[in-house]
Amino acid sequence: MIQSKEVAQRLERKGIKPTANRILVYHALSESSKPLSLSDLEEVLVIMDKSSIFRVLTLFQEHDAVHTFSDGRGIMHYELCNSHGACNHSDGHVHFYCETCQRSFCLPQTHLPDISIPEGYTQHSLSFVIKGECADCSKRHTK
Amino acid sequence: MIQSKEVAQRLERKGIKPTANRILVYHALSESSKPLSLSDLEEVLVIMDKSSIFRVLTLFQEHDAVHTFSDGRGIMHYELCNSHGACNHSDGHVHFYCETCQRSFCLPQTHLPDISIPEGYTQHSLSFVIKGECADCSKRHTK
DNA sequence: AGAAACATGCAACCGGGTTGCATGTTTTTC
DNA sequence: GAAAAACATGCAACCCGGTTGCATGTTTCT
Repeated sequence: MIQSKEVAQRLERKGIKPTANRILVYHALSESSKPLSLSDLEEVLVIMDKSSIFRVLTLFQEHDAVHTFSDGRGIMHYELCNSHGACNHSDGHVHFYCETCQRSFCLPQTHLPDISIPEGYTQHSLSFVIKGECADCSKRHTK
Repeated sequence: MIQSKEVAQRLERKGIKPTANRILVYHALSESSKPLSLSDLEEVLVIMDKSSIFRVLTLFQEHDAVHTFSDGRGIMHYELCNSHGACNHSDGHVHFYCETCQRSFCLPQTHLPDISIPEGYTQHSLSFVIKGECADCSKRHTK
């Protein structure tokens, strides 16, 4: 359980003025074990308006405080950058989207290989998503 | 320029009854050098209703005639499976999404590495998308 | 030919994402 | 320390990709 003061400091370190809303959003993300979508956050932060959450997330992105990826259905998920140092906008790990329970996970034990892109192209970020069925769901219906 | 007859045969080989609309959609996809979104297809196939295109695409997917991936903004793109044999739902290549011109490309010269997913997880498909700027756009504004 | 099954178009809906605008709050400036 | 400027927020409305229900048109089956 992280303190608001600590959150505020982290935000400031990223060049983000720590307002109440921003602390709430950051906190919600840090409490979650998995990446959250906008509507996930709406559920958790009932007091906040959707557009405010959205704007906070956008701001966080611009300041490299979160990275995003789109799950199998094209819904964006947000995840705090790096507890672990440098953040290359995807933190170098693969994401997993469960088509059965519609949840997204990180697969931190995986590692992204370097893909060499063709001459002239510039890489900003990358997202590697595996779609399938998570362990829980697989287990559930083989029972 | 592929003949309708040939298209019809390919569809039949996939177990799809070749109706006029289906031939049109297949044809449009095969003429395009890059993966197309639903709205791309709407532009090309003005006579067809959006929902009809959508249903054809869904059918194609079910019959492994196309594979899909979601670009950086969460918009689905459709691409014919395999001129080249087996189709593992992503054809094993990486996609590139240009954040400047909003177009999506295949990077056929790349290859997807095998990622080992954790115990208990089942993999259905995977999508690897690199976001950045394509050669054309990079060139354009360094000029 | 008539029934059943399938394909299509139209209109309407859903939901994630996004914006304009008015208000509220903070920061700056003198 | 009050007025002005800059920024943050909430509300409502919108956009658009995707999706569905329903009525009609077309095939296929018997």
